[in-house]
Amino acid sequence: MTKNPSLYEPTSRSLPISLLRTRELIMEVVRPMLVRHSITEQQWRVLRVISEDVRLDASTVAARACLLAPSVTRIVRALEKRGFISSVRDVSDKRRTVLQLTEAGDAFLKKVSPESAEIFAKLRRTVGAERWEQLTTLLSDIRSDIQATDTDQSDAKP
Amino acid sequence: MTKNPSLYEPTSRSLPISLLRTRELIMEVVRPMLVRHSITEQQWRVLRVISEDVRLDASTVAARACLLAPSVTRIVRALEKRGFISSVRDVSDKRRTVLQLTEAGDAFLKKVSPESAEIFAKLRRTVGAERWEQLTTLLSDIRSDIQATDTDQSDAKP
DNA sequence: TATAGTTACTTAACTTGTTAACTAATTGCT
DNA sequence: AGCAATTAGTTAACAAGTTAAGTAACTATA
Repeated sequence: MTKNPSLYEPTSRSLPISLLRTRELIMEVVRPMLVRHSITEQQWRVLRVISEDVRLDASTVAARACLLAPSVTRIVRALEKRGFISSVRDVSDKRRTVLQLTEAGDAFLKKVSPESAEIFAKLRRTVGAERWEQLTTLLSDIRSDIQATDTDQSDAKP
Repeated sequence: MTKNPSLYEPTSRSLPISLLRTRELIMEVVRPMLVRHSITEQQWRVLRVISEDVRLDASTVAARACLLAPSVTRIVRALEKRGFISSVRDVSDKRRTVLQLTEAGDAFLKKVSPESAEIFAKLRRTVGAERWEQLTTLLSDIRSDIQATDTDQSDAKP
């Protein structure tokens, strides 16, 4: 009906919406690259996360790639079929699945790397290197703050 | 296989991943509120976007809520069924659907408003008001930069 | 003023994400 | 040691997003 501007911030200043719109704008530039290499956004995130550590269990990958466990199950199967990762049952905890990048997975990341670098270098230029860094740092700091208070609260009860 | 740290930034400094993780962390706090009021994230975004203007066509809503047209079709139907919005064919351009917030939709936003305000006030406190503002402004500025160069490129050809 | 091209939206088929229930393994408690 | 409680992961049923094709309406041009 009639708008009521005082109840909520404008959506352009709502952090959840603003984070989403900014990400979407960046992904519009990145997505064609992923399509060219026949990999989905989610699969790409999983590859990137796995490549950061020598071995990682599926739950950790899920958390870091912002995915739910059932999605990871499917994505792991797809990446395994493509030969990019290996998933092996953990010997010390047989519930866990240990995920690792294969040689082929590493080669794939290497192959895509120059394209990716170019896209992000260009984005970085248009935004300005200083602001780009500023945003990266801000986001990381803010996550730390939120996570710190989150864990405080859950421990503060008993 | 063996990790190769020089090819890509750490995922914690990759902007697409970082934006996603930060949003996810915030939504973990916000989601219970949306569940309590039986509204999905996407429906909530559409309501918020529509409430900003007196009348808006579906395409504009899709762009601003980061949704695709077919999703908007379904979401609009759901919100219409719930009585929160009205969708009417535009008289001057009969392809367009004009979306408007109804009295009930406005009342719903009013009802949820205090809860929402409290959640975000708390988040803002934990992050720090200054940094919160800084992030909001940075995101908005960066979007402007990217959009400016995007439109430049498409116009720069003929 | 026809008509080719574009735009706005919808529908349908498919692919993904989500929730809940399940199995298996491990931990904590007594 | 034994058993309830928790954790990791999978599976299955459902909901939502995605792509492509289709319809209707508008625009530009010849």
